[in-house]
Amino acid sequence: MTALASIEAGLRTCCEVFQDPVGAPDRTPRHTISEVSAASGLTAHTLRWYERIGLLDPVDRSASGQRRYSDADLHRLAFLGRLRLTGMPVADMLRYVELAREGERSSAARRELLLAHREAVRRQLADLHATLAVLDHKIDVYNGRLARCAPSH
Amino acid sequence: MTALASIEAGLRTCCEVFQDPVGAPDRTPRHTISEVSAASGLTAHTLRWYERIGLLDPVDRSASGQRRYSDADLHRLAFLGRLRLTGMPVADMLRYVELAREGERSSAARRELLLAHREAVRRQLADLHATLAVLDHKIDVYNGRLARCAPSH
DNA sequence: CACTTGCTTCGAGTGCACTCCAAGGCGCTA
DNA sequence: TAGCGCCTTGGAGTGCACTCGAAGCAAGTG
Repeated sequence: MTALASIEAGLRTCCEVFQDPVGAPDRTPRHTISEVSAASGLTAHTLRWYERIGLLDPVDRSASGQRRYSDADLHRLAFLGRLRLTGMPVADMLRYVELAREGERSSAARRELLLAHREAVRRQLADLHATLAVLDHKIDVYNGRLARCAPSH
Repeated sequence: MTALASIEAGLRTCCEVFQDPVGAPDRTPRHTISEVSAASGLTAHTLRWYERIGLLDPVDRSASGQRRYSDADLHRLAFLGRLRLTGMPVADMLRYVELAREGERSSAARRELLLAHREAVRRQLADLHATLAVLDHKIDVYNGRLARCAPSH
């Protein structure tokens, strides 16, 4: 099914699903690797690499062996992308995914992992806010609106 | 001058200066590399490397050739540390420092660099906030307080 | 004096996360 | 049927930011 056919059938495009991954994702394989690449910002190389190392479950293939990603794949990818973007190492993402494959009995461990990452995210927020204040101040100085109170940089 | 002597003389310790780099920094060389390492969280190796690549001006030496960092060095290091912590590449930090060495006539370029980084910081803040919301939601689900509305991860 | 601790240098090594390459196949359009 | 773009694979390469090792010197302590 082409992207155009998807639209005509009332299905959401790859980009839409990736950017707003809500609702029960279906597992129909319909997105090509280049569509997913464009939607996610990851290169096709990286998408294949994610699959190779186990971050993504083996993706469905077309009759000719090409990858076709489902909405469920996009949902996972969107979540993983968030984790990655906020500094979670790939090794930790992998651990999370492997726990998820174990099903319900690993939910406590998964929760721990997310709690730890939430703390990391909060620390980063604090660092960024503090730096933003410093930058604002320095930029004000460069704008000449404030006397500089510390020389040298 | 030892750290103890500095305290007795009413001078701020290396750690204090690094964590709260305000006021006009003096250029008296008095902090050892291990003090600076402890205060900054950077290893001695990394401090020497920063100097080698030009991020820090050549640091003063004791009679026996050991590095003695001034408060001014700590101020710069604290600022560079903020840039680094918020994702500025070392190459950009270097560019900023080299501009600063050119003096007043490069202030417009320095301002541009800081403006660009401020935008990058703001983007990161947006990403982190969005991710925090997702994490909060998922953690609520794991806590059993909410029905999960999307399966699989 | 011996010992420990910490410092010096240069250059090589590490870990992470991609990123790319070479060689070849599929299928659509002209 | 030729061309084109996109796809496949395993493995090798890249860039960044450290990080460490080896060999040796100097200051401080029991």
